[in-house]
Amino acid sequence: MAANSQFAMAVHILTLLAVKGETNLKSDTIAHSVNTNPVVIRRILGQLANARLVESHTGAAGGTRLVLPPEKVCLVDVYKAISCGEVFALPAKQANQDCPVGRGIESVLCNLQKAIDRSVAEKLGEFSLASVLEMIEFESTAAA
Amino acid sequence: MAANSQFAMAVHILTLLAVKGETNLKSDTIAHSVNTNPVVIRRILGQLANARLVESHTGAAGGTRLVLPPEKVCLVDVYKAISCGEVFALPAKQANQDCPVGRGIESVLCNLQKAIDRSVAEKLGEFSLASVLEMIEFESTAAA
DNA sequence: CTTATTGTAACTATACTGGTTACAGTTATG
DNA sequence: CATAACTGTAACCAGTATAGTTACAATAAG
Repeated sequence: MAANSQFAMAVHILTLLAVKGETNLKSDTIAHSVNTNPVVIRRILGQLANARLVESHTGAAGGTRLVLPPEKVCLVDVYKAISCGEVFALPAKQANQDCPVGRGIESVLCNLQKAIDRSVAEKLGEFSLASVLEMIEFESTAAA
Repeated sequence: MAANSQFAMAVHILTLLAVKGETNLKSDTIAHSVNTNPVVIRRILGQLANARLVESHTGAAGGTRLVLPPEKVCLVDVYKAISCGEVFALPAKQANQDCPVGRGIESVLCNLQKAIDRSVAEKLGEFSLASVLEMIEFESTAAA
């Protein structure tokens, strides 16, 4: 399958918005940078708008902009705004409840899943959109 | 899609092996506890065998057992043995290299991906198969 | 009124996962 | 030795998620 890359695209999108500042960006412009279809972009923007990270406006001269300054946008917020899957999934079928291990393993795995998710959230909490901008700066100057 | 639950199944399988100790377990027996098809189990066992976590033997009275005692089997090892995907995927298409953001974002996302993967590995490093067994014990007694 | 843009539905192509059948190779055991 | 019992693996199917695409209604600027 095409693995879920919405979080990565969301970060890309938000970075563009951060660079452009006050200007409204069109989904078409963003799509050009991400190298995909405008509708794909708008779908992601919809999720980001639900999370109040961006604001979109329809009509001519419409488009999307950040709600908050880049320093105040944390990558955890982005992660939570986007419907990413869990790090690992629990089996679709319930384990055999007649087996002691089958009976007990599910809650253990579920707790483990939550613990890992907290770990990921914690790590993402270390990064803001502003820090992403800095890292891109660094890459550019390092390459130059 | 059916999300990848191989890691969860692997932990379940290894827990069963840990409980049974020296005995060889048949894929059929394991499948009964996990509530799936023996071939699905054998596919996962194959990956665990590649990582030297388990040993399988063909033929009558064949089956699979743990190579190491449960205390020495860490969940990171299991995670690395199983082909799980990354926490989030990078876009399939390369970003537009004519755009400064598009040019710089990819390595930033790649590094972020690695940082998160390290976070997950670190958290999984806190658990051994023995600790999983203990947690199941706890669940059982708590429920009783 | 015309033009530009978002939001969203609908459809397609692709691809991964788990489930299943089938079968060759291997080993214990009578 | 013959048989029965397993593993390993290939092949195929069904279900489903993702991204890409087209189309169009709703909305707003000029």
